[in-house]
Amino acid sequence: MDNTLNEAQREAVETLSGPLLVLAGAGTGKTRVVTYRIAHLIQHRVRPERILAVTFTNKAAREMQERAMALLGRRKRSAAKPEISTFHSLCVRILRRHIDRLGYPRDFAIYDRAEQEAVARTVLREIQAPTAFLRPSDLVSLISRWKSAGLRPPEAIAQARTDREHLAASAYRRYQKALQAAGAVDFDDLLLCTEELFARFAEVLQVEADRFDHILIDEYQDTNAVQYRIVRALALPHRNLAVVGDDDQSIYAWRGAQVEHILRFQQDWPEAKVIRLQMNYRSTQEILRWANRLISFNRHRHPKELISERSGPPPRILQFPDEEEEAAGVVGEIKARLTAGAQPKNFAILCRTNEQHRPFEQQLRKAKIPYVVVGGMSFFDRKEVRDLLAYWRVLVRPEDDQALLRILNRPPRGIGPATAEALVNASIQQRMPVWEVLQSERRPPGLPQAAVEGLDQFCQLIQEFRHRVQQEPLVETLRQMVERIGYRKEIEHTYPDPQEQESRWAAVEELINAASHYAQRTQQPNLSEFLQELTLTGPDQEEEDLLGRNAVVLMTLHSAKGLEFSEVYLVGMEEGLLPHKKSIGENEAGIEEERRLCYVGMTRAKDQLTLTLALSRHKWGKPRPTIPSRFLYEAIGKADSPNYQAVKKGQTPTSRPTREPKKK
DNA sequence: CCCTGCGCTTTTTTT
DNA sequence: AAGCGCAGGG
Repeated sequence: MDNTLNEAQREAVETLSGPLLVLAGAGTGKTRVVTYRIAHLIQHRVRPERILAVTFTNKAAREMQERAMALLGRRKRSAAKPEISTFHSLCVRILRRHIDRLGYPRDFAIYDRAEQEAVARTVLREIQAPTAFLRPSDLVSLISRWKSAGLRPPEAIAQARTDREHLAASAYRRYQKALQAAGAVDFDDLLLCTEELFARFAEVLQVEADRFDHILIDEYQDTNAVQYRIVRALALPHRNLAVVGDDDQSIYAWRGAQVEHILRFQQDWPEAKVIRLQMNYRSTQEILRWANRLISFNRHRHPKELISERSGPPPRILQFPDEEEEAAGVVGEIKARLTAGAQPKNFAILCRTNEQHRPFEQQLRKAKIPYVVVGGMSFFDRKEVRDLLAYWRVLVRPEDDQALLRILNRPPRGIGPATAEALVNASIQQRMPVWEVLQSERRPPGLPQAAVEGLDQFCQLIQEFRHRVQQEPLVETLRQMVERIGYRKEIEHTYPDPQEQESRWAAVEELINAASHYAQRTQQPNLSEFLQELTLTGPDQEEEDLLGRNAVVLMTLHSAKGLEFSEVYLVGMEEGLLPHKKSIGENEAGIEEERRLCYVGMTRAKDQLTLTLALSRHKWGKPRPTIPSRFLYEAIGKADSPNYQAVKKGQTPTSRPTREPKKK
């Protein structure tokens, strides 16, 4: 197998022990090295289950699993498999074994962003914070920032400077209490709790660290402080830690990722072997010329130039009057290429924000071109999905107030806002979960008759299915519960449009399907594990859909990391969008991250790269003139033009960045 | 309690 | 443009 690797790659694959740092540019075969290395280790008598590989997304994990097994051939494919997963999935598995030591139940719920915001909203209401001063979403962002830096409420309170930060820090403390009372953790807690377990309980760390002899980490540049400490703790006993990354592709600083980890690696692991990969096998030299030129404007980086042996057409810049025309233009081109025999899966449309998707989706649908939208979390944003998940979470743990309050009166059963508030007050007063004060013997007095009946009905429903879900087959029970709730009728009632009813109901069925997939591949299916898995990985229908289908891919630059396409359209190349408005400002670090984002987008292209911009773009219903992105000038080598200085100041340039200067 | 309609605010990326 | 909170009538 090794003759398909170049010399540097082979060295990275075949170094069997000790710390290893692979600094690898875009398209130089990073992931390939990790995959081959896993196969190589197994061939050299490392037991598969003693290998841990950490990837950035679940999709990457699945692909790596498949490819590594394929490399081994039939002979070596045994029942034992290496553990390949994301940090978050890894931590869930660890927590399921030990989290009770931290005072959480083993069947804890995992709250996603929307649930975090709901908790934040109630916390802010409790401390009577003016919503204009600190919105729930702001609070969640702040908490997440603190958590990914490893700060707990006391530390956050200690380091708060402004009034806003003080308020947020004390809200953080209450937020954490609320989560714990509900038996829930958020995404950041998964990491934080794991780290705490390791730090406080030596025997837990020992048990977990003993499971592996080799650890590999892909996309190491996006590791945050907490993740790093977890890895370090796991790898210290054997020191067989191989990390692979590229400082130019660090695009998650806002989530706590620190490029410094990759620079500090050699200090923490002094005997580490360092290997550099610079030969790019993905893109043509013409594409790399633009990408190299662009990224050279970043000052905080290891200087390096990617080299390619392939040649192709030069990248292009296309302009359109507005975002509708931009979408129509790009889709029109793709359509023409398809007619000429190209495959839909060769094309990707990459944008900075999710909101840019819409016009492209419309045009693709109109042109009858198959497409998939990756990411956007649209599945969990659906009301019906959230409702059902809340029902199921209540079955697992009725103490989950957040979930309980969501479904208490959905579909309507006579329990209005007044009743709900009375229940919440009673629960605060009696220091009990809402579920407890729902029981007839503890209910607050004076509730309307309709509400009392509704509550009785609700309690009976939950109790019955709580029992049944433990005794009877999982999927059938869940299906019957949906039936019993009358959810289909609720959908038909809420949405008059039959087509919409259809698509809403389809989401419900997808959820049931996900449960049946889960039940099939698991020996002892259990609802809490299913829910934990689902919130981390999404329904696995995605797998067949996105990987298997021959479709144009529409996604954000962040989701595009690690992927490649023959032809890439990088759309919305405008100031305010890329670089994004939020990062333009006082510090250069923000701009540098946006530049890396642009670089990641460009280097996804194998054969043809097209950058597009709209001269005017609608914002909140009104058209607004735009300014071409400074990155266009940098990429084509026109950063000496006065127009470049102008766009950096937010002024309209006198001419557009359309051509590359002649070579000397 | 339930439903409808009006006005107000909204500004990134994701496991 | 769209989603949310709120007021007012059934």
